[in-house]
Amino acid sequence: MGIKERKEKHKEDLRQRILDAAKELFLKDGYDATSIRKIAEKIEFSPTTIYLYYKDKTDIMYALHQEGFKLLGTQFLVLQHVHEPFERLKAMGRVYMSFALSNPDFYELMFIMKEPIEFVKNHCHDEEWEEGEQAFTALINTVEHCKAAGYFVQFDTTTFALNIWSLMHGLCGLKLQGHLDHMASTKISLPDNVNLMEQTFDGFISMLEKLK
Amino acid sequence: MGIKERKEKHKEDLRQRILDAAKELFLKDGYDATSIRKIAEKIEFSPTTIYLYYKDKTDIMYALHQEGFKLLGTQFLVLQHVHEPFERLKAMGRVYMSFALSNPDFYELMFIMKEPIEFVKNHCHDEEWEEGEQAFTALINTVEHCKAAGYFVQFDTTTFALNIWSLMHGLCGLKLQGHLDHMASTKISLPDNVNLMEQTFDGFISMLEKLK
DNA sequence: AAATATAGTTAACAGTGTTAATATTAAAAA
DNA sequence: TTTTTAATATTAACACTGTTAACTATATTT
Repeated sequence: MGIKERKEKHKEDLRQRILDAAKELFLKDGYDATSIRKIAEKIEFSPTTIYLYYKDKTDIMYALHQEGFKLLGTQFLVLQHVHEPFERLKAMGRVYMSFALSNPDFYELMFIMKEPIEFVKNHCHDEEWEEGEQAFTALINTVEHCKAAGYFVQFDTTTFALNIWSLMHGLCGLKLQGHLDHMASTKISLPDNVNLMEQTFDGFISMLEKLK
Repeated sequence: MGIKERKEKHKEDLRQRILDAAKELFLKDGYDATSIRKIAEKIEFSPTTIYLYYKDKTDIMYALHQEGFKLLGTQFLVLQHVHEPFERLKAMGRVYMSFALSNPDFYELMFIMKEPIEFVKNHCHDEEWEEGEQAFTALINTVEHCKAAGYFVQFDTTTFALNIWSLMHGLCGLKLQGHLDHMASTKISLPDNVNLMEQTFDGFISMLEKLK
């Protein structure tokens, strides 16, 4: 059935074109400004056609959310070349921070907004979360390796990993939301032109070093 | 001019009634579902009347955001009675967590959403942020007292405080967004019925204890 | 060639924030 | 007291939003 296959391919193509248009709009104007009608206009189809390929807007956003995790995954690949576990942990933090700063909209969609994860809960009953879990598993493994190298030996691995993730996530969240810059501008005790995010991260690293 | 005063009072009254109605809707249905028209219906005025008392929707939400900080401030009051600095720091963390869990919508408005802080940037040029800064100052002071008691002596106070805030904020964010519960349900290595948030926080405390 | 399934469309519903023009009301001036 | 003026509130409208039902055109199968 060659014809059927070609049709399937065409259908999958259009599904991808919708996603690409959505991505472009999303990265340019953010979540709210990415309307179904604008996506439709970009791919030169009727707005309702999109509903033949995606259940609703959160479905599209969940697909983008997955793309975001794939992107983060590729950024994490360089970490494979950092063999010393604690060095790898530090590098992981920097990659995470850099990802959040370079892709703020993706970061929001992946870790801050409630819509995509609610879509998972409502429609993806067969639990195929993968991408996100992989990143956390990578963290768990690195913490485990750190423990083998004498770091954090007295702490539970999962708990410690969650602490690290919480701190990194909180730091990125405060930065993206503007709270960090606000503090930098109001707290006169701070020297000017200081990168509060870097400074906080460096402080965190020195805390971790003391926990060897 | 008794009449003028009465009019001013009436005007201030209506402004408050708008805010109360907005608050009720906001706490019941969240940000998006709190529409100008619904607020208007609740106070039995025309939707456009609201624009005579508030610039726009973000103005109303900023007012609620301030109320949230006042509420957090009152929750922090109990901390005055905890004299031992490290105990006070721990209690502060618990109060912060409890506030986030008990008032998730307020927490989102205060620390996660971008709208209110952008309203500050755009319209409140005279920097009257107060409520939020007070809470952070309280944290700074407690960290300073901890240092005087022999804790964290080798760390910069502001950097350390930002680390603590980042971790607490990240933990609350991951919890409210659903990521923490998701991890608890997928990571089978974890025992069932475990409170990941409490466990992570306890782990953090034991980390801090090691930094004495 | 007729019946059927697929793909895409138009029109509409029920909302949203927001603004301009208008009406109503109350205070101030004549 | 009547007229003018200022403040307050309203109606109507604009330009959007996500989403669905009903309809049409196309292509495949019987």
